[in-house]
Amino acid sequence: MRETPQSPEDQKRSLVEAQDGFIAAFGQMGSAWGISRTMAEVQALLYITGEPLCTDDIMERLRISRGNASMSLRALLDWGVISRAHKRGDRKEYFQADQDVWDMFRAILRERMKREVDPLLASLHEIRDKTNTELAGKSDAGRGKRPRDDDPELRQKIDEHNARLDSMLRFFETIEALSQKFVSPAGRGLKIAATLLTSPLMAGGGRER
Amino acid sequence: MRETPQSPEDQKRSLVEAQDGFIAAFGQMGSAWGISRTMAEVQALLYITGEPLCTDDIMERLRISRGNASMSLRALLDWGVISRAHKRGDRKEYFQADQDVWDMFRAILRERMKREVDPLLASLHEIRDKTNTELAGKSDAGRGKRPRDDDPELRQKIDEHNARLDSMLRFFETIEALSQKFVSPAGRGLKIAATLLTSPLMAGGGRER
DNA sequence: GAGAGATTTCAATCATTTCTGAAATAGTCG
DNA sequence: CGACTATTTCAGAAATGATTGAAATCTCTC
Repeated sequence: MRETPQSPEDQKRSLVEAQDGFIAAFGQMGSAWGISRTMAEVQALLYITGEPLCTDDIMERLRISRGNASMSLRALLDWGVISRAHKRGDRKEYFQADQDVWDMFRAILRERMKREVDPLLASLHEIRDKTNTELAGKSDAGRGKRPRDDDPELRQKIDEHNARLDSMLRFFETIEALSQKFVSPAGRGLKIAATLLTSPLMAGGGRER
Repeated sequence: MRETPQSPEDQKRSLVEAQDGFIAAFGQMGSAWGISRTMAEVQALLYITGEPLCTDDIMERLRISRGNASMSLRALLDWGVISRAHKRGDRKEYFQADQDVWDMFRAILRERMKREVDPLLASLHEIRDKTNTELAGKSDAGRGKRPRDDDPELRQKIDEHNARLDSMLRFFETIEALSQKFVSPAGRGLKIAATLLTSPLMAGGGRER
């Protein structure tokens, strides 16, 4: 691997290339996770440059329209992963990304739980309540006083259905509780837990093949 | 809440309704996570009915085309969350979902890591290598023998860039390692870890507000 | 409070993903 | 084999989601 001295111009170009690569990779990833590509790219750009940029900077660098830039920035603000900034003597608004990667993903986790898992959990509970009240009392206390079960086979199907629903419910409740642990307190939670879990101390828990 | 005795017909109807609700909720969720709605619905249907269904059952119940059903089933097989089954004296293929919720999500986690995080990690490494070789040696050993740095400001930008890239890299490597832990050994991993983490023993680690 | 940006909104357009249906292929049985 | 059934494929249709651009709205400043 030879030393290849570079002129500042070359260095500059390489830096921009690296940034573009990062932005592209991040955008790719984002779109696989149900986030619009552009939104992910804006986030990536703000993160990797590290400095506050205004709408026009972003439009230019990412070649997107003003409307698109505005909406993406708004969405990122809602997610809590970027913040506003101002430069004195400049009427424009600038935006900067949270520079702590763990904070950033904690925010994302929190929002996604709130937007996707919580509603699912609500639906599951609702469904469970309905089938529970209307269909069965599981192996409930008031047993024996249920109106004559004229179809034991149906009864069993219903019980099994409820059991499956319950498994799913318990799963998501655990996930919910876990993510609370990671997300809630000031900053540590997630990073510490992750580091602990992957540390040598845990090595006995999950030996790879 | 009054006891409302129901005829078997009503019970049957309620069961089907509950199944439909579950399927809808699951499909919704799926589509928010970059999985096609139909694919998630097929999985939900197979899970909640618990019994092996053939392509025609699925087409009818979900009102989708044969082609769509075929492709979704194929994808689910690839993901490893459903399996084939056969009924004697019947030439059709039947499909059934893994009935263990934790196994199911372990499979999903494994696939998603493989398909989305691994490539991202590869890109990040590639980008890092490039900027590293071409641009800087960080605060590397061979300091002082670098060709005269004619632009210290640029030099600093590049170093910061590399630092940010490294943070991101370390983050995803930790996530990768974590998910390995959860995913790799036979069955325990994830469930145990989750249960441990949410157990009272951990209560000190993440007090909620 | 009028003028000059800056920002947001939104109907129309464009792009991407998903779905269909029919044709092609594979598989089974006598 | 040949008839028949089940399954896969894939080009186009339909649905969904993202993006644009220009008009409307907001926010300063003087």
